[in-house]
Amino acid sequence: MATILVSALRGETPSNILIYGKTGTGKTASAKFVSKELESTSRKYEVPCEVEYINCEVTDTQYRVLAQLANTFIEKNRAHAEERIAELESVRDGGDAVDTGFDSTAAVGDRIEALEDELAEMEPVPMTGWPTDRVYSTFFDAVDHHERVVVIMLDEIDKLVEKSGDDTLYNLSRMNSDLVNSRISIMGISNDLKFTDFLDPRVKSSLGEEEIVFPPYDANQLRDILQHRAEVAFKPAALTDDVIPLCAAFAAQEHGDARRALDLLRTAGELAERGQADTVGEEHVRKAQDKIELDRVVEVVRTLPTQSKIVLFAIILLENNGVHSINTGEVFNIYKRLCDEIDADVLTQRRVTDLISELDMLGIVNAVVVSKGRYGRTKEISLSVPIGETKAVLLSDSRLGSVEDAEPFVQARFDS
DNA sequence: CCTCCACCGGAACGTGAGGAGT
DNA sequence: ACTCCTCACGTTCCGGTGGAGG
Repeated sequence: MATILVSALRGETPSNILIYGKTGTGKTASAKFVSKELESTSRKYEVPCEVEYINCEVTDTQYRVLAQLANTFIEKNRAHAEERIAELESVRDGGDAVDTGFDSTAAVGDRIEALEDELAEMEPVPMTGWPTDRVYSTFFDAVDHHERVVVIMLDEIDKLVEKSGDDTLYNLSRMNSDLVNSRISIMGISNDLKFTDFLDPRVKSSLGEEEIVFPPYDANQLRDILQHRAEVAFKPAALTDDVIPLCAAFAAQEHGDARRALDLLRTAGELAERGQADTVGEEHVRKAQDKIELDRVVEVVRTLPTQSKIVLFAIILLENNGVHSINTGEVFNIYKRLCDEIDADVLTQRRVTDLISELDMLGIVNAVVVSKGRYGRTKEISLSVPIGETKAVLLSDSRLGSVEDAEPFVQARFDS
């Protein structure tokens, strides 16, 4: 990354960079580090060079990206102009301490006035209301205000493309040909290796001038990272020897996510503390693993759409009644009953099979298509999350809460 | 070897919500 | 305020199918 970006220090335009890697592989951290270094070095050598960070998960439309960029540059230009005015004023008032390149004090006065006019014209872009092209040209003028190299860092760029297409990227990558004073370069950070498939070929080729892939960490690397952090976070000897390797191993299974590894270690620590243990041991890590997984499931289930919740509830009821092999037909029957009970729309079986597949994808249930010969072909469904907690989460939903009364009624179905 | 169950899952289409342009 | 577009969610229709049992 640094070797690509150094050209900015020579006043050249760095190639656009695309960075790929799964979550928790250090893409953002590395990119931020490098850009900080770049900015500080550029100050040292007095080469104008700036890095702008934008997280596209938050700022996910073309308008917002442009507006945010425009505003930060307007702000910078303001500061720049104010500084310059102050500098010139001191020259005007205090004699010729600094060589400004102006031959008369009148010229200095004119320059100050010009700068003040400029300052007055710098109007920030409102959050909403302007046509996109006006925001674009405002941004354009703000960037082109004076000579500099600008690196725009777009984190989670795949989210931006997914939500609002590649127009933003197209416009940004095309800007260089019209800019007079400044140069911009784009640094895209993506979780998704295949996101360029959705891009216009022109954007794709200009954006992907340089590509960097961050491979997932392996268990050894994770162990190093954890070791490092643990020295800061824990008192010496607070961790038993197998804690860190175990955390590393668990996280390595989950695609080498460092964030996950750190989460695990932290949660293990918290659990040990809560249990008033003197040291963090292997069992705390295992508990932490379970807890994190449970939290994830609870969150997923809680935010499920109502229809999916009803379907899931139907599956839980069947499971509760010890039904040998749950298949789509039965789920659908119970589901219909539940819908009647809570006065919800009844979807078709076709749709319900899709919902079941979605639950499968989320890892909440496990669905396998099996053929039972003479007795047809169906999905065999089993729950793959703790039944008690899941049920509790479902019942806490305002629409499903009332279903508790319906339960014996559904159970009666099995008796008959 | 054939049949036929009970559902799978693709395709095309309908609908309403929300965003963008005008 | 209006139109146009896209998207998520659903529906309808229907061809497809693995394998137990005849």
